[in-house]
Amino acid sequence: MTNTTLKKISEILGLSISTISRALKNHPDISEKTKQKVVELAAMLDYEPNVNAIHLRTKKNNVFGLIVPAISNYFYDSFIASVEEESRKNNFSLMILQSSDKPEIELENIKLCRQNRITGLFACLSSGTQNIDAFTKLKDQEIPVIFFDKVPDADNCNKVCVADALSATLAAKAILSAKKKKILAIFGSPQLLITKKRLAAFKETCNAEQNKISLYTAHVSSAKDAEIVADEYLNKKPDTIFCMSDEILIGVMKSIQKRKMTIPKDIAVIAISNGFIPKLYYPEITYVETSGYELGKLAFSGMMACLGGSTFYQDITTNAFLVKGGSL
Amino acid sequence: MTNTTLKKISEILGLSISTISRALKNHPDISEKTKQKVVELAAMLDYEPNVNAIHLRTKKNNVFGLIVPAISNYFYDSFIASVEEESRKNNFSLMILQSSDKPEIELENIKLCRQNRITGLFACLSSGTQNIDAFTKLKDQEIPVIFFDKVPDADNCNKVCVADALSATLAAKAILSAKKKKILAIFGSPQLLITKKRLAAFKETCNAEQNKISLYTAHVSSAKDAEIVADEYLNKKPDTIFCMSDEILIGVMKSIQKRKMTIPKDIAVIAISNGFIPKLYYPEITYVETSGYELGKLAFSGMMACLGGSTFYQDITTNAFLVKGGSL
DNA sequence: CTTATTTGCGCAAACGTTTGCGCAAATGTT
DNA sequence: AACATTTGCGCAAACGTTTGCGCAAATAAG
Repeated sequence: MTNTTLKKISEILGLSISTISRALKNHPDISEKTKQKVVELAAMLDYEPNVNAIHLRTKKNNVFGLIVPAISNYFYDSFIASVEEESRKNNFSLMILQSSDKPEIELENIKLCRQNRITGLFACLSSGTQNIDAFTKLKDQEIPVIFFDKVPDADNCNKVCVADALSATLAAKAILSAKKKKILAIFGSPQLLITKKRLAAFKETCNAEQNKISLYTAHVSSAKDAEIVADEYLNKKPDTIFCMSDEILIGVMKSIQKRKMTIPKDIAVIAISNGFIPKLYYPEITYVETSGYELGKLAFSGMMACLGGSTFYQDITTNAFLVKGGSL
Repeated sequence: MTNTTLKKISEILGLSISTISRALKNHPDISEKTKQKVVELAAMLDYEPNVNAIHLRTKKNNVFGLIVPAISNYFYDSFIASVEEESRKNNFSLMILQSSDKPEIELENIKLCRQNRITGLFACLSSGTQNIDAFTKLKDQEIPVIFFDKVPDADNCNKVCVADALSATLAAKAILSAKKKKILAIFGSPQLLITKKRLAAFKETCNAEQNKISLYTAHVSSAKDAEIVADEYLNKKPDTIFCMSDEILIGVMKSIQKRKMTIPKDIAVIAISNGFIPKLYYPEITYVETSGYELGKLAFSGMMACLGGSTFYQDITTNAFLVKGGSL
């Protein structure tokens, strides 16, 4: 069975294509009688407009692109779910692509987006991305790009992030008010903006304490790395480990379990997280919550603002708050 | 800046649109000299073909639909990631939609798919779906539908599922060959098909051992429940705990950590899982892998088979295999 | 030097819509 | 009865491609 088109309906009814089109859109030029006939037949034939044709004709394509390092990820999946939900509610479709954290696949994905003439793009950079020209080019074609989570340094971008500085500050304050003195703080790749912000805020808060704190920092790029770093630094007997992300927390927890250390007696742990991973352990890990779901909402409203003609560049952050577990 | 089109290039070069089109596709009719000029200019202008136009013209739309109850889920997200990866590799795009487990949103999603003239659909039913007519209608239009995980009862469908019985059997065998004698086996809600299958297979395998095994079974419906059940049953000193799912494993592990028991010395643990959760602990938990990732591959190859003209209905299950951690 | 053949390109239709404009018939106004 | 307006619809172009066909110029064959 071939697809129903306006033409097909028009031939059956002996009317012109344009009449069918208008009838289905309830155009005032068409008589009620005709409208009714058309609508009835369309329903019977399961007519659905071909969005490809519409997009071609109207040059407006209600599709957003979304590029993420990995779909299967306890942070991004909630972000994606959130954006998908909003998109559907607002009559947009979503093309979700994963870069596998590789810049070359990222480029391929951008190409796909351009070929699809997407209306806007949500993008989270892969860790290796040095050059954002491909993204800039989209902007030059008036396709808004909303960066989220891992965003470029450049100023002329729309960025939504979880509260990077705030979350690190909150975590540091929690550590300080627990009277901890010897802290191992593990961060992600140093070139990422998110790392820079969290690192700076964390250090600043700790340093406000006038050198009563000894702070070791390390940078890792995987859970395995985090485990190795923890394995090593635990010999120096820190009283607290701060984990910038879930991935790092996972590695650290393995190291702690390996040594059969007791939390929080032998070592205190605190993380910045979405909330899922910290609740897997006993005692549950104290963390500063940064929600992917909320970030998605924020990104979407930023996108709508851009489409509405807002031209200023935004750098928004979600809220963050401490969730007490038993690990500090 | 407006988008580059074939027309634009043709005007600049003083050639016809068709020549540009053919030059870019390396058509033999076009001279090398012309091809080179065209390709160069196209690159300079960042030409990307408008897939909407191509789809309209060729009536072949390289887009798959994928409907899932929720993206943010540690099983579906890996399934999605897998299908996305395969799709990209095979030059298909993917439209991912979530039904939020509601039949009415499911219908909306199907409508969207039809409007997009998708080439094929991957679908996991929402729990409330009674009527699959909307899916059947797609099939009638020669759009293949591959159901996965939660599949309809009807025979005339393509279905791919994880290996429920096999996975439980493998887990039980692993326990037996480790010479364990006193097993606490925790399952999900008793009315679910997946629970019934796993329970039956597990029991059967254990019973083959002629009563040398003492087996306690319990049913729970959340991680918290699992934790409570484990808290209670651990007093009876089982030597092994079997967890039917990740959720159950999470609860059990909390209980074990709470008691500061050592795995595998004090207690052995084995689970059926996707693989993510078991690897969060030290030692890593031994599990039977029922991979969303692999299910995705299977679904994709099923889709390709359908597109290749295979008309028979399939009911396939993934393979399942033991992944040894250090917990048994 | 004719007559074939090949080479390199253009014309035009088609895919399924939307929409400005035009136009006849029906209706309304003096 | 003559004119003005409204009602209801159709024509045709456009969106950006692809592709069968045709055709002139260049080359090869006799």
